[in-house]
This record gives sequence, C-alpha cells and structure tokens, in this order.
Amino acid sequence: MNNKLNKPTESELEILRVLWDRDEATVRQVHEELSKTKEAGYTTTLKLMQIMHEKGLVKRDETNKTHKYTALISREHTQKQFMCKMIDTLFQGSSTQLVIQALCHHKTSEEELEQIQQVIDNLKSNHIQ
Amino acid sequence: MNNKLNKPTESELEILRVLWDRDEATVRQVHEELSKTKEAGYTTTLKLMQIMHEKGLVKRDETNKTHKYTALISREHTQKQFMCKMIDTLFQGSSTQLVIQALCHHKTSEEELEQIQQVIDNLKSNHIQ
DNA sequence: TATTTGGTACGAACCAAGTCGTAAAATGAA
DNA sequence: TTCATTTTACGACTTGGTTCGTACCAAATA
Repeated sequence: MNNKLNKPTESELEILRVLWDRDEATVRQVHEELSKTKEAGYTTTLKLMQIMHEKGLVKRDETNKTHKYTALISREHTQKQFMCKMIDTLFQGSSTQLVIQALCHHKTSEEELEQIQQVIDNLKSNHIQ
Repeated sequence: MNNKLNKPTESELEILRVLWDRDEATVRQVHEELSKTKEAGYTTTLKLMQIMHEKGLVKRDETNKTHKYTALISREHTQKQFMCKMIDTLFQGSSTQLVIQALCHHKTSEEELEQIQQVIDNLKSNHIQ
C-alpha cells in the first residue's frame, strides 16, 4: 500500500537498479543483467520480483505471457529515503556532516566541485531573499 | 577478526550510538538509554552486546562482575563505510550526486553553508597546486 | 499431434537478526 | 548464613529475506 514505508532490501535494490536503467524489463532481462555480477538462479530473481510486485515496489504488464516490469518508486525517492535514514542514525541528524564526510573521503574533480558550488550559490541567494 | 567487513546491523548501530556518546557503558546503561525510544527486554540488549563482542565490534572490561563495554569501531569509520556503500548502490558511484541530493533535500542554515563552502575552498586550492 | 522450450506460481528449506525465558553465578543486605 | 537482587550465559522461538525445486501452462516446433 503505502510505499513510503517500504524500504527496499539489498536484493530488491539490485533489481530496482536494473529497472531504473531501462524503465521496463522482463524477469529474464533483469536476471541476465544480475548474472554478470552475481550467482543466483532464474527462479530466485523471479520470486523476488513477484514479492516486489506484491509490495507495490514495481508494477507489471501482464498482457503478454512474458510479463514486463516497471519500477514504481523512483531512484530519487529511494536515494532520499536512504539518505535521510542514514543522516538520522549515523550523522546525528546533520546533513552538513554527511556532506563534509562525502567531500573529504571521495576524490572530487574540479568540474564536480563547480557543480556543487553552483548548488550552494543557489541556496545562498535563496537565503538572502 | 577483520572489522572492515563487519557491517553493523540496525540494532547494533543503535547500541554503538550510545557507546560513541559515552565511550564506556554497562549493558544496563545502554539498555536504559535505548528504552527511551524502544521497547525491548534487558536480555535482548545483553545478547546483542554479547554478539557484538564476539564479532569484535566492541571490547569489554570483565574485571568487575558488571562488564563495561567500549566501541571498537569509530563513528567516522562507520559513517564512511555506510556512505561508500550507499554511493555505490544508489548513486552510481558518484559522491557528487549524493552531496547535491543532501543539500537540496535538507534545509541548510547559512552557517552550515559557510562551513561547507570552506571545505570546498580548501579542496579547490588543493586542485590548483 | 507429441515434444521441447520458456515462462509463471508456489511451497519448502535455510539463514541471519532479533527477542525472550530461564538457569546459574556473584553480590549485597538481613 | 540465608535470601533477594543483579548480572551473565545460553538455548529456543519468531520473523523476514533469500534461494531453489517442482509443478503447471502456453507457445513454438518437429
């Protein structure tokens, strides 16, 4: 029902990632993709996707024998969901701490820094108004 | 053994948070703290902390009957561990995307923005050299 | 038509995490 | 010393996630 409460599991995330990249896929296609990095049987993937359907994480088109699946929660929504959870449980509620950690631990290119700078400039000018 | 591979579970994180705040605590103390927000028996907390000890997440001083526990992994290390995992699985490996999401979704005060700005300025000047 | 192929459905087994009841040991007080 | 309290230790149960075997169905093919 309420997909806000449904936090996808590890394996569900793997599947969602495939779906996000193609925005429609059969179990076979998802399974082929996962097989590149992971050892698991076809019916395992099938079952997982069926459960995800029950949970409302994906919708499926059953007009053909071979069902087509689409993600029902967006990458952005899920990113936000996990990020907020992490900020709460690990960063004492401070997104700033998270940002600083991320900037310090990963090597950030100049272009990326520029991108971030722009976001900050935007936020700053919003503060002024 | 190798604590790099040991990703703490949800409940373990809750306990670690208490330990990080005091850097030494008995089971009783941890349990009192958790009781404020969570419904669970004393022996549950005890058992969890015993398992964490086996895993090497905490060390304990057994000189007295009432053991004293201390975290063996730092908050920073754990933050980094979870952040990297999340960047890989949800942000396509781009820490920049994570930073931008964090900045956009949380309300960031002017002081915080200044703090972040300083970090960025630092990184920029490192790039130049 | 009979058989192979590729798909869905579903239950069983397994594992890890979390929960708790109970026993045993240590401590402190009557 | 005896009894109550606090604590540790440990095993059993539950739940949710993952994995897979097997049955069944439909379509293509020999």
